[in-house]
Amino acid sequence: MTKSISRASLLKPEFYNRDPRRVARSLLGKLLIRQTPRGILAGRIVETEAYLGNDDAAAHSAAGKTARNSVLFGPPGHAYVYFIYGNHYCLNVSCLPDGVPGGVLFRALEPITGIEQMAEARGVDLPEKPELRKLSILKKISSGPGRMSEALGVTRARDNDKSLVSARSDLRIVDDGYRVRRVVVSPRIGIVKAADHPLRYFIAGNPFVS
DNA sequence: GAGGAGATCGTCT
DNA sequence: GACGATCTCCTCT
Repeated sequence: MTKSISRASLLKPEFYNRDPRRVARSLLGKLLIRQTPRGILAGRIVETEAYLGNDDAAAHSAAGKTARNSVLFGPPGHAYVYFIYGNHYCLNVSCLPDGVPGGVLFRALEPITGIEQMAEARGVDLPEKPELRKLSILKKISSGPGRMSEALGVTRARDNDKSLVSARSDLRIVDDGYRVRRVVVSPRIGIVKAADHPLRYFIAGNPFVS
């Protein structure tokens, strides 16, 4: 059974203060929540990727600390947002203790609450009757790193370095009791360096995986 | 349904 | 000045 969003428990800093591989796997099935003036947006996390920091050529932190990636070197449980390909924002969460780089990239969400508002933000034409909302349409809302960021209104100016572990934050991650049956591990997507490492995690059989 | 190319700009060299 | 943890549109099958 799953609890309602209002009674779900907020993930604490200790949750993120671990190896990014364990955090990436544990985040599957949790709810990513955005509080907006018009209401709550929420999606279930169905796909993540781990970025290890020092010994990971594909990680932004591999070349050392810069103004851009400094959040990855900070305390766990903070949002790292970067802009890519001139069009898209990607959302990550910092892992490991303050001073040690590492993070997890959110790659796909299953829309749960505020579906209409998220579709609007994405420019997706959503049928009014829920029974007419095909999977192929719903997948356009948040199936992919750039898509889910746009659906939730995530930008670098607004969300970079924001705490995801504060009850007052408008962006946070909660556990509503949902249990993941099986997790699949595969190589990461869209990268060249260290592309063969199996650091991508997703919920087996979930149709919202990108 | 699959495959290819263009869009577009912040960040680092 | 080059490139990137992507998405969309267009064409072809």
